[in-house]
Amino acid sequence: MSKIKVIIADDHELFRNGLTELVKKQENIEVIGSVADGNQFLNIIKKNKEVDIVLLDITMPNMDGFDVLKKLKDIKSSIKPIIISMHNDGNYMAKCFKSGAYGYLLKNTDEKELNTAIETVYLGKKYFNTEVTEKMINFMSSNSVSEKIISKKETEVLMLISKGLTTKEIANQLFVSSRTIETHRANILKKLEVKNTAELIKKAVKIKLI
Amino acid sequence: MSKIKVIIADDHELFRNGLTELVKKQENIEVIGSVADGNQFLNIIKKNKEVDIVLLDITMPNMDGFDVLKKLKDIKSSIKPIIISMHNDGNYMAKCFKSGAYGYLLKNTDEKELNTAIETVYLGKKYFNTEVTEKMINFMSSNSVSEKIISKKETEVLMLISKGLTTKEIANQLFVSSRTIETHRANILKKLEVKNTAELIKKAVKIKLI
DNA sequence: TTTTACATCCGTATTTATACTTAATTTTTA
DNA sequence: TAAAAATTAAGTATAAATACGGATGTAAAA
Repeated sequence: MSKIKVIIADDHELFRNGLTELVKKQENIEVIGSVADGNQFLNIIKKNKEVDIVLLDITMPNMDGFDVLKKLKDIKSSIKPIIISMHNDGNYMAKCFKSGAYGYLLKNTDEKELNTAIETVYLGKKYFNTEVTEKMINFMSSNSVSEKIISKKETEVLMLISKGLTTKEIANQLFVSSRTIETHRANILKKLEVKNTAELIKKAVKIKLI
Repeated sequence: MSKIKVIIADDHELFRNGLTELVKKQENIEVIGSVADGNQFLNIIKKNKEVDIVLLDITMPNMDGFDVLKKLKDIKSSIKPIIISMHNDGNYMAKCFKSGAYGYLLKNTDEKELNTAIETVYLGKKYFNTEVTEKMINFMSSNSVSEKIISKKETEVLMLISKGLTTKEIANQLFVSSRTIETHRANILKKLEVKNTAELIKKAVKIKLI
């Protein structure tokens, strides 16, 4: 019987190597690669076509987990991604599954669940535990998943807001009326479904608008 | 020759177990315990007095790394703490060393450095690499250490701000006056040297305060 | 033990952001 | 080409944040 071939992608070397050691203990699983970001991962799978599963961290430099998911979808890869994240957050989970993830594990999971997840996903089934399922459902019901599209000007304004400029300062810099910027701000808040600037900036960072 | 006795404290089980496996590979080091928060750690060292080093994560539930450092100092423990953190930020580093840490490693360090750090600290010397030293110096020279450390309450307020709550809402939730929250906000802005909430949230995300 | 930071609160004033509305012009896209 | 979205702008009003100033008790650190 051939082993399940796994690649680990995480920017924290210590975590990556530790995880490798843990997975090594499983007889039916084999770690064939270990990378620190999405670019390195793509390079590996270009050369090595026989990869079953990638254990994927979300927050990585250069090319993060979301980008990798998107890429895998684009090239119609058969590699099944399992997200290993520290974000216990419905938003993240929904975005991952939407982007083609087969599983979502939290970093405080245990070896047993990790192995179950790998085996489940290897068979082509999705894996998510009760906790993740709950978070997802809560998120779905409360929030519309579809992210509204922020226009070019709005993005520009958003950048300046995040730099700490006021409406007036932004207006001066962009040579338009303050009222225009006010309108932009109101539209951005509406599109991202947030109450105020504080929440806006957090969300914008989260969905990589900034 | 007796082995160096190490305890690992981190709330992410996967990381903790992985780290244990990595350290196990060293012949002169022995992992005698593995805990998920500061309380568990204190319970262990009450029973077992022969501990040399604790590999300590900062962000943990119930009792975090800072609390543990403080406690170790209080009881005049001989256990030497090495921080293993994902916060690549002078603020954190300074606070840790001030609280009695013997070393500060980033989670993207490698096995080799980890072992070097453990061995160095075991001999009673402090360990910090070039990167950490640089960050520390930059931080120190930019401003006085204490001024930039965000207190626990301030962090709590910051979290609620980032969730989109207003001053009044935060005050209600924390059962204090709005004026108190206003003061906290003003102090946070000052400490992080930002002009307004928008810039604040961006910076807070950047240095992983939220 | 003296100082320093923390957490708590208030007065007063100004600036900034948000809410709700409407609407003209331009650009993009179906 | 017609419809949709983006960009521009405004009236009116309220809510929220920020800027100064000050204060007190407590806990921790030097």
